[in-house]
Amino acid sequence: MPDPDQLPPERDRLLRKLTSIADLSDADRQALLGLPLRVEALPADTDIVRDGDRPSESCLVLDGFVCRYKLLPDGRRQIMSFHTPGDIPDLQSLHLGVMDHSVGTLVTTKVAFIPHQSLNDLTRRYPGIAAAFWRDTLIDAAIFREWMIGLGRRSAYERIAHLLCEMALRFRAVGLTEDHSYKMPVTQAELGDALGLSTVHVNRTLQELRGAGLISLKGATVQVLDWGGF
Amino acid sequence: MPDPDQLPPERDRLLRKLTSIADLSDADRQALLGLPLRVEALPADTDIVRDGDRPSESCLVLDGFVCRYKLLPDGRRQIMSFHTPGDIPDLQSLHLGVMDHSVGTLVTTKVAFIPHQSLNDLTRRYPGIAAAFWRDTLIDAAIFREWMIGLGRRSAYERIAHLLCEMALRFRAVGLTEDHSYKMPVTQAELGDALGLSTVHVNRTLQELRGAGLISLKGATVQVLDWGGF
DNA sequence: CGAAGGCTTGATAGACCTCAAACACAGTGG
DNA sequence: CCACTGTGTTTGAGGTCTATCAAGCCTTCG
Repeated sequence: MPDPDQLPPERDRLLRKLTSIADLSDADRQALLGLPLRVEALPADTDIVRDGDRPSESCLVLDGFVCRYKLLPDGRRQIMSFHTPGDIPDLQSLHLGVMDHSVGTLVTTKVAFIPHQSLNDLTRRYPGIAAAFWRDTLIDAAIFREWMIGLGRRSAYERIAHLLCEMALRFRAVGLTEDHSYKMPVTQAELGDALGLSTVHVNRTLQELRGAGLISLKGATVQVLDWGGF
Repeated sequence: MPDPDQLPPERDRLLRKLTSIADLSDADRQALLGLPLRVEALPADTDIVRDGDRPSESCLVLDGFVCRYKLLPDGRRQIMSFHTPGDIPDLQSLHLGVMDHSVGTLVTTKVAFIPHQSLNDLTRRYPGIAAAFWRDTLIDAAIFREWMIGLGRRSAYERIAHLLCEMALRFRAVGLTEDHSYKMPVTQAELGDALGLSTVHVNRTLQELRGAGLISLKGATVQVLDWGGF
């Protein structure tokens, strides 16, 4: 069994992520370690894949912060999800040829590209890995549903509170928090695009949350003060 | 190779659905036909699975119309998806033990329950079936994303127009349309719950669409008159 | 230091919601 | 056969939430 501490970090990410969501056999792990990776560093606000593309590889986030989004013809934008290191945001392109949305970086980000063919071989030979990937897309869909209820049925105030808590939890899971606070890697405009709100309204609601004592904002650093208060 | 015309209809549904989204081998098909089904007829507005349940079987829709939805503590409701015959709306419970939402009927509906154990055996033994199921959840997630952009970034007018078109296409796919019109199986209140709107506003917007000559409504029958006009 | 991007503020407008009541229609029971 | 009931649809009035437009301000960075 491979010792995580001896792995190059780009190998470690995927392994950690998948073992966190499914049981993998030793053979599964070995197979994952053999995957060919092409590592690339990307500046902020760069598209990794675009709506309509037919990629031949999928990208694993190694470091940084990435989102999936869709654009309306007139420029309106909806961000559908955020992704932290270990995620493969466009894994779906393996089975669904054409992208129905774009994937882009929000900050400087390091990604590893994995050829579809290698991934396909893997899933055919290792049912455990196929199951893990399937499970991952099921979790993905569950998060989409959670966002849907926010977009459809929650007020701006509730939506923002929710998202700030979600991000706090996710950053804690990846070890990026420091005494219950974290650096928000997205602008208020991007928050608005994720929550279906205008930038102005995001700003005002953020002030309301601060005023109510639920959060504190120092620069880009967010601290959730009251986890029950909404 | 089994001839679809000789199958009992409840067997046929699933086979048709899966072959429409993936390539299945003859062995795959045979295996699917061996699945144990427990058929049940349900009246309208009945929950099949509830948020928080840990089902031990999944349900295949044979006839009727079903939706997935989530409830907020104060009663606000968001419908996340509609499902036509051939769909397995709670397939996810196979891998994600606890339901994060409910599944309920909108009209009188016939469903078939399939034990998780049988489904698990199948996916372990037939990678083609596992792939088909995975692909199905990927399509599911893509539809969620499409709805998200509606909820987040489209006006009530656009949302309703979009949904009516989507339903027209889906009913045509299942052969339930008659000269470009179909019987809408949902109330205006349910439409509102799916689109994040109030019943009253759905009603007024529907009138607007009719006034603009885009659709016609006779009772529960909807006809899309102008496919480009929005 | 200047420029650029992000944040903040004010004023105004519009989309959408809530409440409340009337209406239409189908199914039920006397 | 006809009131009766229940569910779904329609209308009106008023209010709230959120968007838009247009500045000004603050940081960061070359």
